Amino acid sequence: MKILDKNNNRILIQSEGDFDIRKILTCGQIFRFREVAGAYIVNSLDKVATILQREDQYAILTKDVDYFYSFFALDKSYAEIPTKLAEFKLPPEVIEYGRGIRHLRQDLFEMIISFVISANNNIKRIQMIIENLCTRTGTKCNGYFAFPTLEQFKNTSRDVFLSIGAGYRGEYLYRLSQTLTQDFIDSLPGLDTPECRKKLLGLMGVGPKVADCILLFGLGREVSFPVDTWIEQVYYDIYKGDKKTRAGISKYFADYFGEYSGMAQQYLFYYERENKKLLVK
DNA sequence: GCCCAGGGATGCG
DNA sequence: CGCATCCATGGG
Repeated sequence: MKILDKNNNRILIQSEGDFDIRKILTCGQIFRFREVAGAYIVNSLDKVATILQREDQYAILTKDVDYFYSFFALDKSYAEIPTKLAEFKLPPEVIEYGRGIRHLRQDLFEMIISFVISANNNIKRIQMIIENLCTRTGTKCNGYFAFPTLEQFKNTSRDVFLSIGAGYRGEYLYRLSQTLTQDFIDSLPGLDTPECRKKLLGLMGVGPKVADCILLFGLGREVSFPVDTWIEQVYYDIYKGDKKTRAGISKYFADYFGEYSGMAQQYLFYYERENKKLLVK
């Protein structure tokens, strides 16, 4: 990946197979995006970017160039990831299918809330619930609603949480809003991964899988390996593993993939989910 | 009507 | 610790 140009309202990049916007956005790490006439519109906190593609070049249009430069991790090369994953004997079709995926650097608070909503839910509905949350509690911007700030989140009444279509997760969100603090959130990046995970598990609505997603997507801890129903299928179908608990499966993969756990998990998740989706259609 | 979705809280042994 | 049960909601 190469940065061709960067000014006050645009970043122009050459992907060189190292940046595939469709895969980056649909691989399950982010919920606030939409496709409009071949372009992608991405929201993070109160910010927005429009991504246009022309062959191997992408234009990222935004007023917050520095924010989205970091958001898309444009300082980092993912060029060696497919090679590394091949060394870990990831199936070739999985590697080709996911080539161009990269992990976004998303806001920690937004990730905590988003993945509490994600539990035992499907991506389409998660997107709808988060959109409802933004509309009901976030600041109105030009053409969209911002993700709520922590203060707005904490000032939200219980009946609002119960009326955004979140089901029983509405109560989790309310109880979480009563206890979550900025100091707590600020304390997380400085902790090592096991300590950090332990603290996350103390939050209402955060169990092992959600904690691992927050570690991965909100804190950049690439050693974590979230296990959901899709990854469980991967473990039994592709890896022919013997029966294990989800914690056991996570440890099995994390011990094997090490620092490449996050990327391996993302490729496997994306492959499994997309291909099941195709089968159903 | 049943099953599933990026599972977690709670209670019980 | 592991395990069972319950939990809203919408789509296939």
